[in-house]
Amino acid sequence: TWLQNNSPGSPRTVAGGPAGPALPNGPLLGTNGATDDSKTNLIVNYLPQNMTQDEFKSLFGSIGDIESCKLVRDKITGQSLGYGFVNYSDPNDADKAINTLNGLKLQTKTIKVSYARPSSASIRDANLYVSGLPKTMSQKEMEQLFSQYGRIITSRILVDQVTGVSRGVGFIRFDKRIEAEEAIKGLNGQKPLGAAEPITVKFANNPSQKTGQALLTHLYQSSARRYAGPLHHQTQRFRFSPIAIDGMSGLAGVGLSGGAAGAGWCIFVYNLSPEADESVLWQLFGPFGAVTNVKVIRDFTTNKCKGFGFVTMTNYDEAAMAIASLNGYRLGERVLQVSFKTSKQHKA
DNA sequence: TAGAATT
Repeated sequence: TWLQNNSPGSPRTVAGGPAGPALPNGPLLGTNGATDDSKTNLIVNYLPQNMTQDEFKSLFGSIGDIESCKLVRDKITGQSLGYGFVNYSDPNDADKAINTLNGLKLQTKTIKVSYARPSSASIRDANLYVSGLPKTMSQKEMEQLFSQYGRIITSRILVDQVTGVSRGVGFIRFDKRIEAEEAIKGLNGQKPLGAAEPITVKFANNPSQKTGQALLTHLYQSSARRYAGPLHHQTQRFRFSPIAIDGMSGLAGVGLSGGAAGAGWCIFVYNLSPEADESVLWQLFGPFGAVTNVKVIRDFTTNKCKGFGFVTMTNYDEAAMAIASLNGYRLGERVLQVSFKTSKQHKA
């Protein structure tokens, strides 16, 4: 069921045609004799949102032996970011993958398979958002306007879904961030030849940077399916401080802590990935209220997360809301178990 | 005035 029609407004490949060859901008061999992966490592763009790592691997593994592959996902929500990397053992298989899979239509997407550029800071944050374009300007014309500032990796003009007419906004991704910076300096506020209005050129927002509000909305929707009533009814019911409840036997041995992290409710978070770090916990729990401390438990030798961590929150109701919302939450391919910390821990 | 392009 992957095969379907292309959608209008799909990005057109530039800079050397579809999946153009990588520029020889890296050494062929490292000083230690390590193999050059510029001819085996591919980047795959415009993957369907619901494609999994396994499906991704299966698709590209059908070409040849894969050294490694990775579907890139949002660190917090685990959602696919729509692109991934495949490193083949044999450069010939990488070439074959480009020739046979680039342009493949999967659901509403047309995937792009091309050589990955060597990863470096200089190629990050090189995407520009352009608005105020003349409706008559084509993608090619937009590229011509911007190409004087550097090598364009991809470009796109957004069009009305119904009429197909340009909406006057688009994106330009340069090879290098400095090229994008120069393009802003040279073109922001300028009128293209013959245009009536000046265009606006600025760095594009990063679509993967979800706000706490967006995360909350996402969590509310997922937890609302698992709980009978609206969550805010619970929220208003309890509002007592940890100090006031201290000593109450009803909740003895549960959650409440008063250590170096300060008084608060200690929450146990289980089934984190080995790559999890403190920022993940901050971003997961921060939207629910006052968080005073987070800790990822790591293996002493590997420094990888051992699969669990702790979060301390100041207010009971906010902690309870976080637990109700995040327990059972799917983070990537894992389902979190979240509860107040108890004296006898993680037996399940 | 908004796309999932660097692990």
